Amino acid sequence: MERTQGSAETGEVDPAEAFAADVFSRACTSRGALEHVTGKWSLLALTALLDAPHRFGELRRRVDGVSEKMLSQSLQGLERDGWVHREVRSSIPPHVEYRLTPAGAELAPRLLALVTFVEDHMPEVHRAREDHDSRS
Amino acid sequence: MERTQGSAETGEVDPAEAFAADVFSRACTSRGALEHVTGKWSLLALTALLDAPHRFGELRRRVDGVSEKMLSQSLQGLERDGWVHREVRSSIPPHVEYRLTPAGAELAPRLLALVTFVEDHMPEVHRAREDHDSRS
DNA sequence: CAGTATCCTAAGAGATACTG
DNA sequence: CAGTATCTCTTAGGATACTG
Repeated sequence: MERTQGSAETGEVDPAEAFAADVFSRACTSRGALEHVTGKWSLLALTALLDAPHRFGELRRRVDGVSEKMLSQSLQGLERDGWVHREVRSSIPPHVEYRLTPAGAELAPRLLALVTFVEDHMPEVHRAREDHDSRS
Repeated sequence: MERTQGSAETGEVDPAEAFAADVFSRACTSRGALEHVTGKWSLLALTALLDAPHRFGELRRRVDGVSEKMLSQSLQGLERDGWVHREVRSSIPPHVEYRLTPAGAELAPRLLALVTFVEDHMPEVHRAREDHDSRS
């Protein structure tokens, strides 16, 4: 376990494995990063930040159903991976603003596109489900 | 709980809620469909099917680290939502092929683009993490 | 080969209460 | 306001064994 990738024996990277070597490899770090980004709440938080920076409470209200714990956890993960910037204004009451980093600003539109795509295809999805369930 | 969305009291859908009514709404079915698609193993299975149809065992080997149970479960979900088609050739030994449906063929490239984007940004992600962890 | 069935552990996730 | 802490419950997920 914990092998990096490719053929460790030869020290060479088989060109044919170049594709498979990344996300498809269990040890690849990009798989973890991808999961952080595509996580249930992270994905919604990122798209929610697309139009403008938002405060914690705003995000909490906007991402309907998220608990404080999960939102906090997701935002911390996104901040750690460099997709979101957290800015604290020390004041009373405290004011914390979350905004997309340049990298996050590139990522979020892709996520939104994905969201939109799935939304647009929901009629098909529902038809497929009914069709599938009726056969079972 | 289980309220549909918008303002159930008036029976009208506030235009201002039109945006929030979708994925950001807890009850929206697109949120569930989105999660199915962006799930850890589902996402990898879909992109693995992008080049050509594959058999169960091929997918299992290709998506490194997935268990039979999880792959089976993910494929069933994708089939139910109409992204993947499952074709059984009754023979001995059995031969089952998974291929993208037309809808799946539209979806998968978007997922691949997301995967590629994250892969390409891994150096930035790693730098962000080190930077973040050193401050803590 | 292509799964299902079973068992078990770890992680996800909600609710509530509390703090700087 | 913006979280953290804690507790509990559910689901995800892995391992192994078995079947059409």
